[in-house]
Amino acid sequence: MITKRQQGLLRLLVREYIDTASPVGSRAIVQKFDLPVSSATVRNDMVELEGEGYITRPHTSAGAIPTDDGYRYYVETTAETSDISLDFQRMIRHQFHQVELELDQWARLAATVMAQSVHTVALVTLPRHKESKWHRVEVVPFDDTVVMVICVMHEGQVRQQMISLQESSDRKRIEYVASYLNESFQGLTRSEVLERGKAELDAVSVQVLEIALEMMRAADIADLERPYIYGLSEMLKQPEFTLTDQVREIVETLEDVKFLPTLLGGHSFPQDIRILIGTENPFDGMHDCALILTEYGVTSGAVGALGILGPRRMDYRQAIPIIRYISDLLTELSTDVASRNNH
Amino acid sequence: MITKRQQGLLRLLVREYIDTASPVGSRAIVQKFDLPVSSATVRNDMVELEGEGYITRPHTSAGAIPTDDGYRYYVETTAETSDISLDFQRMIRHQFHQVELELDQWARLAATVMAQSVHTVALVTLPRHKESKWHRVEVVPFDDTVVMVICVMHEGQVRQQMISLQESSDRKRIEYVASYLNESFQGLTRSEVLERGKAELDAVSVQVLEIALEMMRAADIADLERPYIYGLSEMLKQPEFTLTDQVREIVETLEDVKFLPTLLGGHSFPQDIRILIGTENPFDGMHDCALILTEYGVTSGAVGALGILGPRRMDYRQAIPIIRYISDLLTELSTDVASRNNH
DNA sequence: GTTAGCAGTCGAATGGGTAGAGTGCTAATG
DNA sequence: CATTAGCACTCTACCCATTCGACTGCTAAC
Repeated sequence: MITKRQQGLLRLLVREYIDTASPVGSRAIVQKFDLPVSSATVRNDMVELEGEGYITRPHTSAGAIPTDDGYRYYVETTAETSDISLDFQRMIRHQFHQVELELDQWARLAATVMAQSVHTVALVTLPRHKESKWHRVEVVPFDDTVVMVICVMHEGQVRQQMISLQESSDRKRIEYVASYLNESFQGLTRSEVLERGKAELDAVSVQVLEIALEMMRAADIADLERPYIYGLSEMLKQPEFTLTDQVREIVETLEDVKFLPTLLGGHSFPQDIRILIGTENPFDGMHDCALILTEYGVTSGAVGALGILGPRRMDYRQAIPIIRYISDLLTELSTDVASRNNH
Repeated sequence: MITKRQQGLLRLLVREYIDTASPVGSRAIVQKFDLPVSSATVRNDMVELEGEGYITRPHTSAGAIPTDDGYRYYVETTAETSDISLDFQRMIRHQFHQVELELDQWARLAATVMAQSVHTVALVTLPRHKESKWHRVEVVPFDDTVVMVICVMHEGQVRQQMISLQESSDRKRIEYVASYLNESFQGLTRSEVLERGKAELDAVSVQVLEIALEMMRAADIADLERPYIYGLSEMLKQPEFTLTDQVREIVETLEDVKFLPTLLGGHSFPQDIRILIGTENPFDGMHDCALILTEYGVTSGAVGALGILGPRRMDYRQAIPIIRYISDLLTELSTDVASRNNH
């Protein structure tokens, strides 16, 4: 157990290291913060903090740097309760009202705002629905056997795929298949369609239906594979990233299509913010990074993800309230539109 | 004018530098390639080549490295006529036949194949049509004033956007507007629709029509802003990229939404390969890079872009035939589907 | 035109020496 | 007993000089 004073010291220490990016010595911290104790006392406390695993030293006669546990303590006691200024909030909100009523643009804007204000990589995925509803399937014929199936979900997502029909059909029949499927299934979720069964359908309809169902399923996860990623150049400004190997591994992980699905899959953390510091990140290449994740748009049914990826030494006191604010803002904006449905 | 022997020497020199990434000395090159002349002769020739601007030296007593002009000479005399092995061609083709009949997947595969075989960044955009044809507009109402307009082009592109109607309309009227517009304009290009005029339309129809036309226009350029980019981590393996500033500028340029549109806009180079070496690239951050650009799918009407971005010292003899092969392959694959239209 | 030979140049690598920041310990203090 | 002053010790970062080696550039001979 560490004393109250040691806790305060730990917080100061992490903060100072975040500011300066170099190991923090006992004398330096006393001077900088006008502590009412001597550097010797601080040294003693630091021994204690090191014993408890909150800080470590790059070498015997150097200052302290926080461990993952140290950062975590800092995040939980200081950063999570911090907030950004009202002016900043207004500025962000203003930017969002400037652009068109389009999720696409909001997502891009969210990414740039986060990346630029925290100097990190920002990730934004478009909202996807847990259970999209069938709105319309369009079948565009190319010839008797090849058609493009376009599936429009009620929530506005669109998926398209080219398929070869097992059985050749003329344009008329194709049109009939599409309108028949639309009449039968409009407004239903994927599971409802499955329930309804497909006993009475002919071969072509079954094939189109299966593609459509697959697309409905895919629509609920696929966007994760291609999030808006912005700010790599911002992050490379940080002093810790001079070692190219490290950078390469980070980029490699970001390029991995399984990256976000792994982090978000299974887990659901509505309204919550998840923070992965250092080795808490399941991807090895990111053990020197911290990742802040959250979701948005929960109340409107569609869920998108936000992420901030930076050095472990990132400015949590800025990053956490910003991601929270952006998440709330995007939720609000998308709910604004969705809620008009009900009146 | 440089002699035949000097030309051969230049080619060897560039090749050796591409292999080793370090300045090439006169003795080294004689030994490595068993030249029938002495190193002194090579030295004399090198003085000549330096005078003509093909090579330069990092410092007085160092070996030679190619200038942009040197690389260009190499590219034009050696690399452009080189080819990849039949086995390699077969392997690539096999991979493309493995994945589904979907452009999306082909584009991603093309990017990974290029990035991994040349250790560079690869860029792939989906094909866009010079003049898309109207297929169908869907209007999904959210309430009396907010609707989502989904525009499906005949070529299979899909664009969507949320708009607020200036005049409130019930669901029935909206449906009528959509079906009326579809009947009037199906199959027409944007310019044909404009010709047809909109005199007889009501306010809501005009608004939807304008959005649809805007989307048709946007569909012809927008994909350029979000190409598949893959292989940054591959490129970072190259020894020249230890300087982080340089890397940062490259990443910054890649993240610029204007990057590809600037390079491709205006210019059209059907069937051709454009190579930008060093300062030939209009973006300052890429003066230490080489960029190979080409288009694909020209014969089918839709045009996509391919790019390979690597260090100036990239393996042109591999990169050029690969990008050419992939371009041909994608053209062939997309034409395969499109040509069935005609029979 | 080509070559051997050699002096001269420059960068990279090496090693010692030092300054400075910071610790860890001990003994004194309230 | 927690706190402090004092001091010896440790370790890195930095500077500087030296060396080593690769390569050029020149000259004179072939």
